[in-house]
Amino acid sequence: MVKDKDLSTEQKILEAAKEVFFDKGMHGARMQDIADKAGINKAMLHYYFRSKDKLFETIFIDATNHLFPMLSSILESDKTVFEKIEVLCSEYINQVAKMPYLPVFILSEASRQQEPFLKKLWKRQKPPLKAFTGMIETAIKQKKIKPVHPLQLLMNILSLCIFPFAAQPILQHAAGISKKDYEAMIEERKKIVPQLIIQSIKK
Amino acid sequence: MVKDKDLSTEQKILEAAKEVFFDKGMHGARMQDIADKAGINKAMLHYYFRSKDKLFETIFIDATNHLFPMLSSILESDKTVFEKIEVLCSEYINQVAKMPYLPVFILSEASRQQEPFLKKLWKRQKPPLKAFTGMIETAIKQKKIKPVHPLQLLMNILSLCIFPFAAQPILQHAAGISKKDYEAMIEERKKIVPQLIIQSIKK
DNA sequence: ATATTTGTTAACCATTTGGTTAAATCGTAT
DNA sequence: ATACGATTTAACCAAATGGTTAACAAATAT
Repeated sequence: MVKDKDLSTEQKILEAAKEVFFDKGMHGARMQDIADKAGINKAMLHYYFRSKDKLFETIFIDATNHLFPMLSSILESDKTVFEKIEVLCSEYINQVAKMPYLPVFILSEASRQQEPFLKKLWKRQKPPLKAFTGMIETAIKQKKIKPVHPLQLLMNILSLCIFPFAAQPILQHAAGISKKDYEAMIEERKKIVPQLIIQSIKK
Repeated sequence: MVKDKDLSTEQKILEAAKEVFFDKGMHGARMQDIADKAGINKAMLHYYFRSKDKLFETIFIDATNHLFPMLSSILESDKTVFEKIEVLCSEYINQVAKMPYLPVFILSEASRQQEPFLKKLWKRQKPPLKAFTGMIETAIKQKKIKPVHPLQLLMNILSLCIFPFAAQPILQHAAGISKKDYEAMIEERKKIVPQLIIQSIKK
């Protein structure tokens, strides 16, 4: 009665599913493709995960799980606002760089499925939005930074951190540069973005 | 032999197709849905436009057509770098605001179809990228602005202008604000973004 | 009026897709 | 060996989808 099932098949499915889902999106992904990529029979997908939806949810939750807690822990740390923002930006870019397909995926699913997807997205944990706006508002009151609209600031940070990943295929193609070079540019942005943001709120 | 065909049916198809394509994406869109929304028989879609691909291309080209020429004309105008950037940002936001579904759509299709889509995308006209980087490099040589990586600067501009539209469903939901309020924020960004960008390159 | 082109429809088709099933195979405890 | 549960497979199914066809209606030309 040991539950120590051999993970290899289940694991193969999960990895194949991750690739296909993030590449083709929830709708574009084909169960057959996942099965092929995992080197197993299509029926196995339904044996281990009841349906396409369930499989998708498993994949997605796993990929997203780390992000919010990381952001929260940074916001709750005992650093200055500037230090927090610096770490926030660079670490956010860092994490997304590990799964560069996620931004486009989330943006398009959220835009397509709206409510149902967003409900899934925040089900487990909400983004530490209050923590962020709170931090900014406090810093403004303490006159440590210029008075800015916290949401606009957040929008700036997210835009500068996330968009380059979402637009990678287009920009790389338009600028005619290699994947390596593009990744180097993103690496550089771990410094550029915090500078830009901090400069915009520094008194 | 007058080519003055009654546009009503064709027009109905185009408008329905635009809605459905931009809402569901190229793959998610169903020909039947387009036909229903247009209030005509499905076969008419193939009568007027040979295939789903052709119909899609028509829609897409029409939606994109204005953008690049507008950017080019701004870049070629005889304003200062700062003025150009200011107009560039605000006008870009302005244009995208008229079709807020476009960013997610382009990002996801480019990420999904890669080559085929990008080929279609630049077929008619290439983005005035050289004009932009040229302008920046010149300004740097003339010591009018700080030395910056032109592509990084462009990435910043595009991020700040486009991302808020792509992330609207998520951010609006997360921040718990109304569509009206969100649109007001974007309106405000026509000033915020140029300020932020110009501040980052001003000596 | 009548022929001919243009526009429109319902029914149909081949293919694809997520999902099911029943039989087979494998591991293992008895 | 053999029984038994977990795992795996091939064949199958119903629904959906892009696309076609043939017949029908409306407009236009002769």
